[in-house]
Parts: sequence; structure tokens; C-alpha cells
Amino acid sequence: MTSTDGNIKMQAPKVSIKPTNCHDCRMSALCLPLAMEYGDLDRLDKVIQRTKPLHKNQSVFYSGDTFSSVYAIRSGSIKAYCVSDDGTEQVTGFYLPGEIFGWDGIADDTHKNTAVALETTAVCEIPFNKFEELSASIPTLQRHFMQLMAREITSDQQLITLLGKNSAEERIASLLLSISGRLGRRKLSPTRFRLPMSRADIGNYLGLTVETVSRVFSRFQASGYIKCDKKEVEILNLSSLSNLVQTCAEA
Amino acid sequence: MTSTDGNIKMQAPKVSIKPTNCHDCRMSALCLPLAMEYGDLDRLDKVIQRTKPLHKNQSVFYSGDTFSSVYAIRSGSIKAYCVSDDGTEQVTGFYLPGEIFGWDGIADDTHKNTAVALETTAVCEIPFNKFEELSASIPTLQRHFMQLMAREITSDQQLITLLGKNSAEERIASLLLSISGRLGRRKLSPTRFRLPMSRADIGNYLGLTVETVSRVFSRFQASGYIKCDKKEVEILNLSSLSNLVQTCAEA
DNA sequence: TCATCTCCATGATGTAGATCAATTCTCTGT
DNA sequence: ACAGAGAATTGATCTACATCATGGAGATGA
Repeated sequence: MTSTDGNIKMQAPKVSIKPTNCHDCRMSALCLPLAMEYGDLDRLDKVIQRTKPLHKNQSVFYSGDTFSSVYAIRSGSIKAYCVSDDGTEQVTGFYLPGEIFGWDGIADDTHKNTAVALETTAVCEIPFNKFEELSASIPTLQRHFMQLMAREITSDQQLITLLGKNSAEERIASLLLSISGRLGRRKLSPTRFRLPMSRADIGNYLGLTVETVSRVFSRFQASGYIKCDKKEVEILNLSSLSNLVQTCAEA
Repeated sequence: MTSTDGNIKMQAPKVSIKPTNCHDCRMSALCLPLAMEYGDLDRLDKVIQRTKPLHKNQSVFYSGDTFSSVYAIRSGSIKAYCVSDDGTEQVTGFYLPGEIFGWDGIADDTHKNTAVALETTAVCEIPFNKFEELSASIPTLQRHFMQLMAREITSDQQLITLLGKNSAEERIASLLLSISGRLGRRKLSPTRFRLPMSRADIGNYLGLTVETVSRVFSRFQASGYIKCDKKEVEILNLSSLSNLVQTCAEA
């Protein structure tokens, strides 16, 4: 039983629509189909809802909620987790700017995960029924969406490999590299960043205890692989970290 | 480095079309949209290709192959796995009759996994480009497909929880119950069945060694939870097994 | 400003499951 | 029918990580 339950129950306000649109959003090239024409982008823009930024610990949706939308992150970060019968939580993913989450509800119209903001976070809501109508007439949109889902599958399977076979050091190196790579793709610094999640969340996600996570961070620092002060991380030796990780061979 | 590489390299013959169709297939209600009208089923039937049954250890596709289809199992069983840089393999899933596999290629048109028959197995090939055309005009098909993908995501995430948090006994109980449930849904016996995969495959999948798998099977047998002779398994005490497993709470 | 809380770090000890090793059993092919 | 290889079981030992325990450093709030 974790002690965070109290905090995460606060309600997320769903309020005013900000005067932004998909054209202005610097993420659109990433979270939306690259191949989409501008006329189509306008149509998509009309269905996407932008909500007020979430505070830390506010939820986007809860496990058990009826599925109606998927969400794209404009800024901030999201943790997805589910809670088992005995109350223990399992973190299933961290999502960074430009990434999409909420697929877990499509299977039977019910969210399996709870999604909570790890810091002040702005998300775009993409109503799924509207999206389905749209994608019938915009074929690239449909395919793009499936690709995003498939990417979720591949990344889940990589995590499975990580949890099944790899040591604590390998798991943490892998997470650091994953975050680094994802930030890099968003034109953010891949070597200096702030981890939005706690050591406990990292441990939970990677199947390790807080203590082990902490020790590995210390060891990485002692080895000169990284420099870190609390959540602030600088990767000093990317190749050493890479050498620790065994990724599934790309073809 | 595993020693099975030799076997799995044999080529799968892609040969004659059997005179079956989706109407006759007793699986169609499961692998295809329930809501689909018969006219639509005919159209789908025309694109689906049925191949000669695969022998044990023959592959449907290899990691690195260009993605062009997903596959439904009519009979038999499939193991999906990927190989990391150092040659070790990671089993990412087992697929039973009525189930669909091959999503892993949608993300970037390249299969991440290799799919191999665990026994003599018959599969239906569903060419993805044809399917995409179809699903634009059959909305239920599109949604059904996304639901199948989402189910893959949910089941992967359950496995993540299992690997991150659960003991050897819990993992194996969970696998047995999963297989039992999936067979039951297909109107096959949920209490007496033959495990198509080896102990090594089970261990690989669950992040355990063969020895541990073997010991847990012995312990389960000693406790009277199951009776098993090699791959033949009978579940004697379903509730005891269920009690071992902590599933993510359904809403 | 002080009290409380959460997060993080680090040391000491325990244990589940890995590893190593040996034996039997079961397929496969000739 | 037999030889050889792979699959499974069981025992003995080892180790990476969990667990338990303590202390400090930042936050948060009255």
C-alpha cells in the first residue's frame, strides 16, 4: 500500500479552451501525421480540445473511467500506472512532450491505467469518436494512429525484455538512454535534463526498490557515466551507458 | 546464446490456398468483427490468404522482414520472440487459436519479432494494405482492429506488472490461468490442456530459468494445484492458483 | 521559525532465484 | 532398434537485489 493515494485523488479541472491551435503547436509535426495536408489539419484542429494546464499530481483520467479520448502532451510529463487488487501500484509508462497516451482504454472502452501529471503539464485531448469519423476520410491519419499504437506495443515489449533479462544497472541505463533519446528527438538537450519522476517511480517502473535505484545512480556517478544532483541529470559518457544496454537488434 | 538457432532458420513454404473461407471458420466470430454484416464478411474473405499448415519450428516471418500482413491462428500455436545484439532471445508472446499476431511491424513497416510455430499450425494471412482499404468503408472493422491492438497493449502491460513485481510462483500461476482462460473462451477445456511451449520458453517469457520453472511446476503438483505429465497439464485447484495472482484491478 | 513530511542516500543483513552440476527421460533420425 | 541430442527434473551453492534501519537535505505549512 503506497502513501500517495491521498494526493492523486484530487480532481483535474476541465476548463477553458486556450487560443492555441495545431498549426502553432511546435509538437504537431510529431504527434500528428507528417503527411497530412493543411486542409486536413484544420479539420483535425477543430476536434482537438485544449485544457488548462494540470498541476502536479492532478489526474487526466482514472483507472475505470470510460474511454473517450487519447491525449497528447504539449509540455510537462505524465505517469501512467494501474493499481492491483491489494492496492499496490504498477507504473506502466512515462510520457514526455510530443507523446501520446491513453490507448489502454480502447480495448473495452475502459481505462486500465490512471494518468497523473508529474509536474505542471499541458495536454491536448483528442476525442476518439470524432477521430474515428475523421480517419475514415483521411487515410494517412488512420495509419499514423495505428503506428503510434504499434509503437506503444514495441516499447512495451522492450520493457518486457528489460524486466525479464536485465540487471538493475542495465535497466536504469536503459531508462536514462530512452529519456535522452526521446528528448533529443524533440530538439531538447539529450545530455542535460531534469527527471520528472521520483526514484520511487523509477524503481516501480523498472521492478526495483528505491534503494537499488539510488545505489545505481551513485555508482553511475562514481564511474563518471553521469553527474546528478537530485533530479537534475547530466549524461557524461553516453557510450558507456549504451554498452550496458542490450537492445533488441534492429533489422 | 541459445542453441535453437539452427532449427528456426528453416524456411516456411508459402503455397496453395485451401478451399476454406471465413464463413466456415469456427474462429471467425472471434478474430473478426462480431458486428460485421455478411456482405462485408464476403469482401474480407476475398483478401484473406490461407497458407499450408506450418510444421513445428517453421517461421511465419522473421525479425527484420518488411511488414505486410497480420496473421490469425486457425489451429496450433505461435511463439513470438526477438533477438538482441548478443544473440540472446526474448520471448514476447504466445498465441493460441483465434488470436491475432504480427502487429509489431506496423510502427515502421519492419517486424521486430520473429514468429515461429510451436507445433503444426495453420494461420490466415491478412494483407494489411488491403485491410486498410476495406476498413475505410467498414467502420466496425477499423474499430475492431484497434481494439485487438489495444488488447495487445493491455496484455503486454499486464506482463510488465508480472515481471516487475511478482514471484516465480505468481508468474507461472498467472501464465497457466491466462492460457486456461484463453482456451476457455475458445470453447476448449480450460482445465485440461497441452502446453505447446517448452519449459525453456516459459522461463524465457517470464524472466525465469528453466530450473526455476521446473521446480515451481513440481511444487504446484505437490500442493495439488495441478497435475502434469510433461506438457500435459490438468488444473485441479483453480482458485488456489487464482489466489496466488495479483491482477491489475478491473474497474 | 520551527515542526512535519517527503525524498534520497547508504550501511547491514537476509533470501529468492540464478548458476553449476548430474541424472533420467523423450524424442529424432538412420 | 539404437545412438545421440534435447528436454526436464532435482540437488548444492552462490549472488544480486530486497529488506530493514538510520540519518540528512529540501520542501511545505502553521
